[in-house]
Amino acid sequence: MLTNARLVYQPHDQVRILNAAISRAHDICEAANVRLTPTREAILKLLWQGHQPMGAYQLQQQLAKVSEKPIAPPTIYRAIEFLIDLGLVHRIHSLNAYIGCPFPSSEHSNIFMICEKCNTVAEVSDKRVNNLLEAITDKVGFKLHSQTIELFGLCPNCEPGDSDE
Amino acid sequence: MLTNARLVYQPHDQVRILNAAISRAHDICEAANVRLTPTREAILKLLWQGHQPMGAYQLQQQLAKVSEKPIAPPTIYRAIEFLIDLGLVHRIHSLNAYIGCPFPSSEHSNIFMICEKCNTVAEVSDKRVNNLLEAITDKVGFKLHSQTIELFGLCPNCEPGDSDE
DNA sequence: ATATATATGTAATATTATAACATCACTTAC
DNA sequence: GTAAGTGATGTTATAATATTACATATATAT
Repeated sequence: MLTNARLVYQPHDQVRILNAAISRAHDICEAANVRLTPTREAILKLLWQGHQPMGAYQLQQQLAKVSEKPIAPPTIYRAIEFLIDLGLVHRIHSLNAYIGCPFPSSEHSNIFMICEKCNTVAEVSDKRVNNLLEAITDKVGFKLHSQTIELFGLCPNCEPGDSDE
Repeated sequence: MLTNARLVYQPHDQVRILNAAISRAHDICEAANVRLTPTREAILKLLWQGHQPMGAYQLQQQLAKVSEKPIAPPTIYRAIEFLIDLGLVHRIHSLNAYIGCPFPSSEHSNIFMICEKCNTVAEVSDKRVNNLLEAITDKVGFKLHSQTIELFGLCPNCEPGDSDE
């Protein structure tokens, strides 16, 4: 089971982690022979910060604060598509929003845990889920290609009961 | 494991099934003390026919063919919301579309199998998936409330290999 | 230095969804 | 049977999300 739950739910050195992630993103792009341009990198950073999903127009607003020139929707959407194709970003369909992938380059199918209170999104990948879904779809003759699993609930920090872990 | 896969993937008496379903919908509404108005019923029928998800504006177009007066988006969306609240209809987030629920009134969390070729959507409910997701989320301290599972692939009729079952 | 491919700019518009307020239609109580 | 109250729909406008088409700019390789 692969997850970024600790990272999301516990305090950590944001800057160091982010820099490491960006550095890895550059490596991935280099390996794929594609360019991580300033706009793309800026968007990726935003989608990695705070572990909160952001919509395209929200990204646009944030970018406006940094960049001198306003960036139009097509550029945003193109950058998002680029990052998704590389596995650096995921789309959260139920929110029409996007979030940075904590473990890019690793082949995995994701389960997103979306906190209904603080909006953080943590990701977990578990082979057992895939195996089970394979078994279920096999049984009815459905050939599984890809999947979207989005879970709603309360993260440890927002769950009133106990805040252990 | 509860599924409508056979119903979706194999030929069947559309009219009879649909009438039975509508009849059950009326019962459900009566039990809940709410009204299944003509517009709501028309939309429900459309979302049960063909086992294909339809968008709100697609529904609007289809309704225009039947009804004399055109029905505006708010009415469509209100009817959809009504039907979803009753469990008669589900939203497919990844398609921004809606589909009739084959087993309303039964408490279940759904897995949707979306055919990438013919667009049919079959539904399956399996307790093992829920149990597994509960276990996984428990482990990281996430309190699971609800879920969205959307699978993409090829239905038995579109899968080139074998068309058994 | 030029040709090519890649990325972004720009304007317009498509698609999906909702807000605000008016009207209509059913239900219930008197 | 009518008025009051609730629930449903009509109407207009608009918000929010996403894409198309075409022009321009920037980087890369020859």
